[in-house]
Amino acid sequence: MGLSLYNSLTRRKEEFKPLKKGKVGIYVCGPTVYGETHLGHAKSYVSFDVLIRYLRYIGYDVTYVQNITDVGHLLGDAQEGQDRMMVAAAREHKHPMAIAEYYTRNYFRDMDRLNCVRPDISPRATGHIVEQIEMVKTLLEKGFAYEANGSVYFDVSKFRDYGKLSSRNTEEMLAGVRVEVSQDKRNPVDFALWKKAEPNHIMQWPSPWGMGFPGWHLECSVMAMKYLGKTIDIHGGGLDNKFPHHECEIAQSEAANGVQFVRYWVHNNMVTVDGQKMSRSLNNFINLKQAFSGTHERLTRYYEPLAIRQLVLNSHYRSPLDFSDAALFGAQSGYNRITETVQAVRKRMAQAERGELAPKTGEQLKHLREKFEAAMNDDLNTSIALAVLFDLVRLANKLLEDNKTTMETLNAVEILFSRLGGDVLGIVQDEYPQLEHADNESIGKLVDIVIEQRNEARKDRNFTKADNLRGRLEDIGIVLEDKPDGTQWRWKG
RNA sequence: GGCGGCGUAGCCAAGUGGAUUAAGGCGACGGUUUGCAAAACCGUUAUUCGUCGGUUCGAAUCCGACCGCCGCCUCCA
Repeated sequence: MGLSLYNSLTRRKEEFKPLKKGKVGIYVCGPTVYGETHLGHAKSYVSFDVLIRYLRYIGYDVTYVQNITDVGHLLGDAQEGQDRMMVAAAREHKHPMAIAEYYTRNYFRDMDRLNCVRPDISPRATGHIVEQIEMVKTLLEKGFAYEANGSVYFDVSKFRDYGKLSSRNTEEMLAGVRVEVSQDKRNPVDFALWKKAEPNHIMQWPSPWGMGFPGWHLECSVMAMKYLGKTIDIHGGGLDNKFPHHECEIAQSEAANGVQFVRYWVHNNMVTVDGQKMSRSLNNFINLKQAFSGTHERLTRYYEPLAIRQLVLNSHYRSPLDFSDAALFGAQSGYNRITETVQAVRKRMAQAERGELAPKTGEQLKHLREKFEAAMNDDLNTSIALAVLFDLVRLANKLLEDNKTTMETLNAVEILFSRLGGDVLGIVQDEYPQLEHADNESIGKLVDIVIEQRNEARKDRNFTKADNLRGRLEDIGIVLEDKPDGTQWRWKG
């Protein structure tokens, strides 16, 4: 029983079978690089990251393409609306390409912190203007598009399957049209492939139809096709992009190529903050840097990137996820528990006695791995997968209570933590920074001096002094823990 | 207005016709351990799944109405 995925196109779970045996080509809609990354990005990209990681875990050779949208997309079909790249450029007094560059790097850095694997290819829309123009020409030649006043539109009436992804028909769409329709369109539902640029538009390119810029949907079709072929295995994106973006991608790609564009459409759900849509006007718009540092009035503390990642994995990718301080707090506590257990296992491995892997433990571990894989195979049920990891935590802690647990047994536990919690879920790290050296070596040495003093006091049964020292360290955020093998310290979580 | 989805304990969240005690995490409470803590381990914490009806031998799971929320229909992931 292999992986099955919910395919938005067929509206049911299907067993995943790639076009080419052993290989998977996947395209995920990337960010428009004009502003800070936020919690919505975290949910979206962590979800797809786990898909990529799991495909690799079960042995596929994955090519992961995720675009960077660095073309501002002025005026959609209406006569209003602003090009976000241009707005950001004006706001920051920079060239749009400087904005794109800055926020692209920023995006990668934040995704790195969330432990998302980088795409194999991160194509930029502006780097593929030539290919986009070629595709528009093809669509014109095949009669699926028409030119009007320097712009080119896709003629939706020529593509019968339009609406198959989002289950809409054109009559319904017409009824729902509320914005003023461009005069150039033959039909209100037609969409722009190429837009004529006004002279003051900063980002524009020469084309057979004059100076202009590509329509929004075009870049994804072109870049997916260029790097993954005319038919790709998986296309991922946010539910909000199902219509019109993905519907239009299908139309133009299948019209141009005459073959199916995407075999499995995977859409992830949206986030809310404190139960409401995240928006600047509600003052609940939290960007990742604010979450990582705790500098937002809705947050009582900072949250580690991997704790945020864990909260994302706590729910299913197709369910909406509500971020709240309480939910984040819970995720941070759970993350701490996993982290501490993993570290304890690794530490004990260095000193444990050699011997056989305990058969009973071996059986338990085998069972956990099977349960984990079954959950992931069922449309990536990370919620259950995470529950398995907590089962492993409990098992590991029990083994740690027994001094006779062998190194081989601990090693088997560690492997499961690393493969399932690390390789697949991305919340267990290969190495954790050593606290003693994290900030400043001197701090570690100072704390050691205090610990020494306190332990002398304890030996003298002067607990007032001992508790005083511990309390004062806690006041500055350092927690002492008396373990069987000595006193440990850590920063307060 | 049209289309789609959701509503499970104090909080987050699986499960979506019948084994099930309705996973797991957080929090809270009790116990073991500890000089006291912390951490860890053990136990308790939803006779009930938004509300009201219906279908069925049987529903959190299917149908209808209502209430609340979310998404798309306007280039937000």
